[in-house]
Amino acid sequence: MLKRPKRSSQQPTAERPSPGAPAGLNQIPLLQILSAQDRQKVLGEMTETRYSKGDFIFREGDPTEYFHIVKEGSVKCVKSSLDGKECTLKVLMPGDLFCCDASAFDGASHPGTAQPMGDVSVLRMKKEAYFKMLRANPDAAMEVIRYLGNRLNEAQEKAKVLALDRADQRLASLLVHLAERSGINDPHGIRVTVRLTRQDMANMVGVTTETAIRIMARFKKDRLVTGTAARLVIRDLSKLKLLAST
Amino acid sequence: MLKRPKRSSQQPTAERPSPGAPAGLNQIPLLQILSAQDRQKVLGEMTETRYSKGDFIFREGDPTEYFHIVKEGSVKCVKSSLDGKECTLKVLMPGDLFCCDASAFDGASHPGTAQPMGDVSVLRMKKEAYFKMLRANPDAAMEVIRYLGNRLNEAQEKAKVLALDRADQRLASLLVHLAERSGINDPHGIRVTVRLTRQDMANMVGVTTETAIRIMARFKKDRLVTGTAARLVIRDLSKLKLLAST
DNA sequence: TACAAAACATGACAATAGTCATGTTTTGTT
DNA sequence: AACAAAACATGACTATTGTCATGTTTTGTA
Repeated sequence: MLKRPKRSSQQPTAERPSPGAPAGLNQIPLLQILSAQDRQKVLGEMTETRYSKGDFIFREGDPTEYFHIVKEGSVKCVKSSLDGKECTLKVLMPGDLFCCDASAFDGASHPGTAQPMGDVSVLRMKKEAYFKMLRANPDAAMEVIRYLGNRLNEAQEKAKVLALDRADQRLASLLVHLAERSGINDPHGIRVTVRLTRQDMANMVGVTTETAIRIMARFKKDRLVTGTAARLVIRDLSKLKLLAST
Repeated sequence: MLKRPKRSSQQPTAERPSPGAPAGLNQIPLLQILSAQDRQKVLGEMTETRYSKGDFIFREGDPTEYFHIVKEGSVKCVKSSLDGKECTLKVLMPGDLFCCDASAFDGASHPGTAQPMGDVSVLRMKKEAYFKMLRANPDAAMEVIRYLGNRLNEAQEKAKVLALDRADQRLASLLVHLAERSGINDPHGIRVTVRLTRQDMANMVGVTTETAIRIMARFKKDRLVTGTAARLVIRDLSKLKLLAST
């Protein structure tokens, strides 16, 4: 599932290297699609910014000026209600686009907040330049359409789970997704590389932290998972899948 | 909010008229964007099909061969769980696109079912022709990107409501949306033109039919709404908005 | 108009998940 | 290593929603 591009052993420390073809950029499908010279041009219009835990990339309500791509690390998209409850809509990984969406078209503002989960690096581009690039590159536009379509399907699948499933089923769904999207092999099963506390998980599936803790404890007792945020391992993916789709 | 195009009093009975510029098509932004001759060409590649209640436009799991546009009537997008529970993800109205999404790209199948709510008319186009059209028309591609972005925002907002709100708040949200998207003025408030039973509403907000009935009864007692499916009228939109965003 | 089917309604009870309170363990600093 | 902060854990109780059962009203159609 995970393709890992071969890479020389040099470290990806480049802060913003001479805008050539630095490491890490080949994880971004949208850029791969462009011709070498268009890619060069686009990279010239993009700025790389680093964030760490506690920062905000943007907040709900901020004006939408930029188009973004995750280069390194994970970013969470969050919405909050007036009484302080939060829900995490999506965890973006390297290569994910954000604000490619329509809120960026008219003068609208961001419908949610984007927060780094740990150290991240994000590429940004003025939305005017982004639109211009899309108009000039039908392949890039098609890629964005494909990407947005996938995101839409994903969001609708998530809505279905929230609408129909019990808390334990939702958590099982989440774990299955995590295993597929950010899992690596581990002697005891599949290790989830994104670091998520029980509270994070709770916010992702629309339950309280206590409920997430209780259910995860049950999963642990039933040998479906082990460990917590720092080292979460899925031990029985098929049973989780079964529970998720019951 | 609703623009109603002037139209001569002739009835829109045309089954598939000589592919000129028949009535109704000017409600479809995507087609309006094309040049007259491109539009002509696209219309030549599209087929109009009529469906009525009980039909399926396509079912979850069917292969994705076509791109669709709603021309007349309302279409609901539904997903079901294995144990027969259903959830309605979205009600499509004239001008709405569907299957413009990525499931149509690779060989994937439809992630949900599309069912007419009453008599509808749908335009269809082979997806190859659709992709070709998008490649040739940057404006059309941008419109699809804008449209998909809006759909994504909408789906995420829906997920948030499902994750954080109580049943009465979800129903209030639904009623507010209905008033905005399909409401017309009425002596007693805003009449919702889409015909929705309590069961339909329940499926749209992820609660049981009984819960929807009880809450709607409470709303009626509190003079927030009157009537049922055939003639649902929102009497106090601001109170509903307040409840939805509490 | 008559009649069946669908929609609406309501009560009693059960299951699920939330709330609040308190305590332990883990983690990440100085 | 020491410490504070965060994360994890668990019990007792409550609120919300689901389930099942039964009955009435509305709607569509022969």
